[in-house]
Amino acid sequence: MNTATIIVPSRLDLLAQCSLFHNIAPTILTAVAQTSIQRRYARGNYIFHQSDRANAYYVLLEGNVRMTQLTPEGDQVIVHFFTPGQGVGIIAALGSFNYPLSAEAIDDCLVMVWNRALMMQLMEKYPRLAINAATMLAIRFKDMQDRFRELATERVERRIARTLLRLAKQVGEKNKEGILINMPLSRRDLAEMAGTTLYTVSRTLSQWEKKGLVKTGREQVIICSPHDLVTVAEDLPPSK
Amino acid sequence: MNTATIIVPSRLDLLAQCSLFHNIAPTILTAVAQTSIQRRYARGNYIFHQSDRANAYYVLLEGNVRMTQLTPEGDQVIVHFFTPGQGVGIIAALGSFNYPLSAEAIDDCLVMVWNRALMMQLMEKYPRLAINAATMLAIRFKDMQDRFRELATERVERRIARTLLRLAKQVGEKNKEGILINMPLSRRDLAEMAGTTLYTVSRTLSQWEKKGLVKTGREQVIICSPHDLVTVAEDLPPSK
DNA sequence: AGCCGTCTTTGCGCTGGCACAAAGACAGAT
DNA sequence: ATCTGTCTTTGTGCCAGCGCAAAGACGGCT
Repeated sequence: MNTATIIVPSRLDLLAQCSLFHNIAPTILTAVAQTSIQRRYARGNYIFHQSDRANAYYVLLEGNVRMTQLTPEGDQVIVHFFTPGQGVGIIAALGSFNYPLSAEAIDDCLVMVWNRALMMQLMEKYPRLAINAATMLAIRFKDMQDRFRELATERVERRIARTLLRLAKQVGEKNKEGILINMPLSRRDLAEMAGTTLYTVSRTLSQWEKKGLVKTGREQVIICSPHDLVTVAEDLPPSK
Repeated sequence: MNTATIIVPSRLDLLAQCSLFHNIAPTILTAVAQTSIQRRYARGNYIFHQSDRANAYYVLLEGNVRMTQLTPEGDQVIVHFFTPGQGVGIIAALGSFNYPLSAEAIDDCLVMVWNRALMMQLMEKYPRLAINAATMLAIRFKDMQDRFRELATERVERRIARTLLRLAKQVGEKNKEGILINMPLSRRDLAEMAGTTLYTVSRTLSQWEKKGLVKTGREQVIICSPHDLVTVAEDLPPSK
């Protein structure tokens, strides 16, 4: 597994698009990339597990990753999805604690890996890296804050709508029927993201399907009328 | 207001204790400090308001700051408290958006201020600054994640207990009666932090007071039996 | 002292959405 | 084809906690 990594030019381009490497000179980027290791994870495998010691820093090149957290009582909560170009495990690696959650590959994934201490050195040497990491964090933090407030003040239907819209933005794929959420997504997953139960999600989706807002299938949702869904998510629903 | 700042040695010590300035050489620290401006805010004043353009970076030297967010519907949520030594407004300043929330001085406060662009330059020059900022963010992020999960999965009583314990850790002051939450703290404040209503908070505190867990007053809470409160927050309550 | 505004408590009715149960649907394995 | 496990739907009961209302308590101000 710990094979040396050959960086082909196309891959460098890919790296340059990652938020972590914004505004990094190509020569530096090459140097940084060469200190990394590449790894593949097959669908369903874990990149790391909750409460593992956080000593690596990942950048996702291909595939999608789902972050889940298990509560002491055994409830699972889905905290985040990562799409290519994003940094995984930054938080724990920076704070140098154990991973507070697990990272699961929901597709076949390709990641670049840096040792924690090494990444620290790199950041000391190339401040831009540290600034970019902080910026990515800042954005995710704001996102989390919004979700928190949402959970505290909005009712379930609206939260589910927002969750769907957020997912659509992240992994939505337009086709003739509408926007397909392009990943296996069970009712339970949705429930855990929106902070409710799978029962309520199921009922809500059924209702929406009757109204033509969405089409649902096994582990699949297609948003047929994004506009109406936004209405549910934002405004007072237009009565009726 | 924009008067040049004289850094007296004792203040430098204070700065060195801030998370942002961990592991920064004293000479650099002095240089960095000299680029800042100091400002005072009287109790009740705002350091910045939600949706102001984020162009400054604050470090809190004295006093406490409360971060609140107003939802479109007008509900207020309290997101965070800052105590001396912490950086305020980092997130927005890094992400370069508008402040997503308001920062209110709940005591008389003394802060150091850097212009956003200036702080960026400093971070480029002294990577440790950027790393520290990222680390602080990472810690706060984790905290927020925990609160999110808590809100999604725990019942109200437990959330209130945790909120109190968190506050106790931040601004708790031991005295003969127990741990005093050393800041004006209304039922409504608590409710907004725990994600519930002031009614429920009031009832819950009354119950606890009957059991001798806490003593409450107008805008004041004293935790008499921290141990029992932890029990409420963590375990299944010991029946009865 | 008296007034006023805010904070707090408590009662009461109501409902959103949770919990459990049971049945159907679909996918993958053998 | 059949079995098995997971995913989904839907019905039903029920209660935690919200929302309103009304009254008391406290602090600050003039």
